[in-house]
Amino acid sequence: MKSTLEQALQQAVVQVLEGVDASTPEVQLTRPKGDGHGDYACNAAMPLARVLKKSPAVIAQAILEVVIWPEAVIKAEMAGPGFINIHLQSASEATVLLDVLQQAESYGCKPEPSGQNVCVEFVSANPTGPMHVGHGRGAVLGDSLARLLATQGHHVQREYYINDAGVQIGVLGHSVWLRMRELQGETISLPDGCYPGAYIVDIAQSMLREHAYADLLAMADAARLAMIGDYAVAANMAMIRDDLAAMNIQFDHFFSEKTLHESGKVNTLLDRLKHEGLIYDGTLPPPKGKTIEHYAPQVQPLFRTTAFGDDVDRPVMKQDGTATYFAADIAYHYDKYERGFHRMIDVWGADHGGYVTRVQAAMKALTEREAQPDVLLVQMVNLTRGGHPVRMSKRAGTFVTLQEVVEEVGVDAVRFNFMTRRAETQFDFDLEQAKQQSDENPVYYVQYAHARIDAVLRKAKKENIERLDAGACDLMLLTAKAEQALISQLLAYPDLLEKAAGRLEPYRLSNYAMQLAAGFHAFYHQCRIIQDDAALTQSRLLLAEAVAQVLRNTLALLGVSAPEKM
RNA sequence: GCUCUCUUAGCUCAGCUGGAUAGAGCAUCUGACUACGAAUCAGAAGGCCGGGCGUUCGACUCGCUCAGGGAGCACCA
Repeated sequence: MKSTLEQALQQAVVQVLEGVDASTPEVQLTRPKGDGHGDYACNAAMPLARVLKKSPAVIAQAILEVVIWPEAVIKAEMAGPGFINIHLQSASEATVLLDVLQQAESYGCKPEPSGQNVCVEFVSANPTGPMHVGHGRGAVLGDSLARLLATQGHHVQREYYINDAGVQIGVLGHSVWLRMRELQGETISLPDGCYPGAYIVDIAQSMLREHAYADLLAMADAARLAMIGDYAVAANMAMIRDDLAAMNIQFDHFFSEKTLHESGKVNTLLDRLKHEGLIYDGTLPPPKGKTIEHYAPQVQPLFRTTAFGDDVDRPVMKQDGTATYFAADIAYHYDKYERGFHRMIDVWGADHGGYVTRVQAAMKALTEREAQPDVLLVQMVNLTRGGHPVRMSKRAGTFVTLQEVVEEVGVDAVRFNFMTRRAETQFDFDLEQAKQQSDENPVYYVQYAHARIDAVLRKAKKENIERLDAGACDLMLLTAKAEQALISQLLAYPDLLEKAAGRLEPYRLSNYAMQLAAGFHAFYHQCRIIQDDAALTQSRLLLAEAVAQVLRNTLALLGVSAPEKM
């Protein structure tokens, strides 16, 4: 219906523009928000005002005079500064109910594959300890985004980049080794920079169970450190995977940074870049405005990222000749590209904000500007309890892990709440509020709507109301304002998915879910579903079923359950 | 000091990539369960969209600028 209307208007616009030397803008219809503005609104006259040098109102009238409407249009009028409002026969839109019920969980999804391979990288928390709430927010965002992109027919791969190389892994191994010695009766003091958490002791204990202490003592320091480091990484990753699984999050691929170094991919890439003149030996200027102790100018291999939009060139090798994290990250992104993912999305914490331009610049350089990652920066989560900030100190051990939060407030509440806000806004997450099953918690509002529908359907069954086939229901009966509003919301769902996916904004789903739930609650109070008029009962049951289906679809994308009872 | 990001009702946030009278929830007041689940609904009140300038038919939305909150800023990740 929407596209037929657009075609009709498009033709009219072409006629109005006849003889004028201007490109015809594409007509787009929107759903007006206010009541009384009809089912669709068109603002085509507005942008034409400039080219035609006439007021939008005059142009809108001109369009209305020549347009040939399809039959379903009962009224079309100019309104406001130059909108064209289109009113449709009420039943013509209600056929969406049949679509919803027929397509069920795939309603709103693109049936055809897009041919696009998208790699969504998210979480990627360092394997040096448990995840915190900030990681959780990125995890939820990345997961819902991946689900959302899949609805658009894209082939989506979820990846977790494991930073299992570099100094922090050495520190991790060292921390575990110190705890092992402590467990063997030595008195140790944990140096600054070592990981103090209790989980390190757990890893040390489990390592001691599996390996003879004397054997470890006999090993060369470097070999022992590497071995313990590997063990600790594996242990932490197992813990992280469990936490993610508890939040209904699965990955297709865990990509190890270490393998990039070992396979020589990093060095190969650096050689190539040297050949292409993108890497040169240079000296970085001291950072402005920030005083650094022991600053000494160093000659290092630098990537010419300034040629691709960065502020300064970036080092790819350290003084000791080993690759920087940046070098590995370029190699990782290029590896994605070579694996066929020409579209990449990275979900990062806000503390990596300064890193975005250089990775994008590097990828532009490597792919002749074809591919560069879209980076979503997730802002911090401020954890509070009853309005008071929860002190987060790794050193004091008052660190709150993601697992603790999930256990306390539940997966559904955590996931839904995290998705109610845009990624780039800071998030105050209150544990008490999230836990409360109250008005303040939107997740229950939505779930309640679903459970309520189910209760009505159960009652219909219990009263032995024989259901007609969907096609046999008289959709013309759904004329109440609340019914029309619901139909309109269901109709908007496919557009919502497309827009949310296109803009990488899965939080829109939670917004939609709340609105749809509100629409249903209003309908429920305004219109009695099971009642004397048998035909009306049939139609309303159909409507309720369709709403429940779309609520389920939306919640599924959010990774939240849709309970039948609460 | 520089870069990025945010600022909308008392509080927490939406505002559909420039459109009609800026919307929800909470909190505050009024009402609605002897028929489907009151974890709900209906209504009232609440606003210089941080300030200023600009772009144009039209700005919460785009640009510049100032203020305030946050994150980051060599050889770590």
